[in-house]
Amino acid sequence: MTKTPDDRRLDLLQGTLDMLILRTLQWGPCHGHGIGQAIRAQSDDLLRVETGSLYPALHRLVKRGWLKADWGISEANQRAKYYRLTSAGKAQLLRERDRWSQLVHAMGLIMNPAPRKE
Amino acid sequence: MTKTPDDRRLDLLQGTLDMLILRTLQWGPCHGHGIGQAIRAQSDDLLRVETGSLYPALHRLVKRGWLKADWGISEANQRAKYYRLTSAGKAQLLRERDRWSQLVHAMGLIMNPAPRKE
DNA sequence: CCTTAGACGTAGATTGTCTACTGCTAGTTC
DNA sequence: GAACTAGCAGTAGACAATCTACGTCTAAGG
Repeated sequence: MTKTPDDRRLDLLQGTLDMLILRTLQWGPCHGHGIGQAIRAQSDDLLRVETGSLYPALHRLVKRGWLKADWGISEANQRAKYYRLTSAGKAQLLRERDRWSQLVHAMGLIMNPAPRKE
Repeated sequence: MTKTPDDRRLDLLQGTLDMLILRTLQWGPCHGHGIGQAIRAQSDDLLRVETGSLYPALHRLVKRGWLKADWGISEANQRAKYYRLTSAGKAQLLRERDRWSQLVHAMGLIMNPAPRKE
């Protein structure tokens, strides 16, 4: 049985999923299921995106124009909806990436303040 | 007038405020207003906590036992509720700090994947 | 007296994620 | 051919944290 240990798993912070999806699609077009797996694999199994978060997020991103979707056939010979970045999506990814690093920086200032020079 | 430019300002990610508050109180007891100012100052004005987020968060933290509050008098001679970390709060801060760095790490794996060794 | 700043607070909207389902198809195994 | 598993898409509803936009009271300074 060896039930997968959920201990290591991290919940996402609200607002980061869109960036992860956009980033994943930078590797190339992919269907929803594959995106979820890619995020999990790339993150060393730390990040798992539930389908109940993933699909609404994908629809959201399409609606905002960051992604385009087309039906196709997956490697496993199943019907699948392939998503790809639009140019607006690429721009959005840059913004989100920037915001994320700013946020990490700002957090760092508080969590690990620079030692006062004497 | 020189309206404060809000451009640089970052919205918080949901789930990080508690950590910021706990961390700020590691410097010593402080009242709500002061905590908000400290976060803003320490973060180089990047992070601003609105009072509508701050006070509910403080009450939440007290309810969960991470903080204790006592009324006192501020430096400006105003009545003020001073918060301080409980030992449970200190433990919680460690957990949140750990979770945060894990999350940053996991995000990094996706946003900046390690170059495949040849 | 009036204004500004310090201090505490609530109400309601919004947003995004989670849990927990459903449904359908292809391939494998018995 | 029946049953099962894995791949793939999706929705409904709960929930939690933040935001905007208010309101109230007090002290200090002009």
